[in-house]
Amino acid sequence: MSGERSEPYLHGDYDDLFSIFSQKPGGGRADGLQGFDHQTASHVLSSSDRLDGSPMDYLLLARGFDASSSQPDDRVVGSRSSKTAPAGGGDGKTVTRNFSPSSSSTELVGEEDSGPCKTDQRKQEEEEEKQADEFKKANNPRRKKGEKRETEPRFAFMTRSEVDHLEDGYRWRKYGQKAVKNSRYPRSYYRCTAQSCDVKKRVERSHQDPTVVITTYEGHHTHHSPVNVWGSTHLSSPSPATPTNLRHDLLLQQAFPAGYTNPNMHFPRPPPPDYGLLQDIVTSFAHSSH
DNA sequence: CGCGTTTGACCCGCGC
DNA sequence: GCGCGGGTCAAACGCG
Repeated sequence: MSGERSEPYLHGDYDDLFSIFSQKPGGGRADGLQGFDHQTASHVLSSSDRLDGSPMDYLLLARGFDASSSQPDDRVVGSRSSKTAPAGGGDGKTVTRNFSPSSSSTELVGEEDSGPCKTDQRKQEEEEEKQADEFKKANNPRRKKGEKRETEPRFAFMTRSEVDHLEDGYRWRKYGQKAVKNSRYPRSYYRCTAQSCDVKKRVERSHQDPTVVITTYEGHHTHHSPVNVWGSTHLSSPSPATPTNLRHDLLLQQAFPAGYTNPNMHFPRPPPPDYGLLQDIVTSFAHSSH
């Protein structure tokens, strides 16, 4: 990456949703909520949602987070590692959006919210112009040689959990582990064990906040989850049965329109996600575990 | 025995 | 060209 900061509403070829959800460690007893950031949770959950030690299996929250630096931030920054999508990559279109963790849930995942500090619409326009320029630059067909690495959609999650590898309904096989620079926590690499399914995920702990696990999914599953999480795929009204796992991808695919996960999405902005559905998901997590 | 993890080696892109 | 860092491979190993 070039040293420069990613800007909100940037360019790019994919989009990240950063979320936090808490989990009972090892699927065990509910003491796992310790270490859970209630304050953060309260940003998205209404006061009627019980967060104080309730046996919640998962809590999905969206929150600004800069995955490229693994640092919590006020923004959600879509970022591609320079390896998977070099700045000059012909497909380079990145999307970034502002998240405001200090606002209500809807705003929290609100992309249309131009950000807490941007009262200036003009500023924003300039920003977009600049980004359009960057996009043009990025679109310069520079990559030819490698030409590899198609741009898989990726999602990154922040998870407050004591266990690194969270149950998500799919089976994964670890194929590597690497030390992360400037972090004492290693990064683990997993692949979906289903044949013909090339979904990968990376799991690492934030060196800033070791209670936070950062999970990055890459690609789409070509099969159904071997674990029936919801009993139904209708996420906005999941089965009353307590979910024991979370199917991130399905969930996000439903909440986000095609442009979000489609690497060929249109610039400068994809359609907004279904915030209502996201909110439903969040609250359903809170209630389904009662 | 099958499946998953561990771990050192290797590959590759990037910046200098 | 070289070194660095991230990502992947694959043999060895562990476990049920």
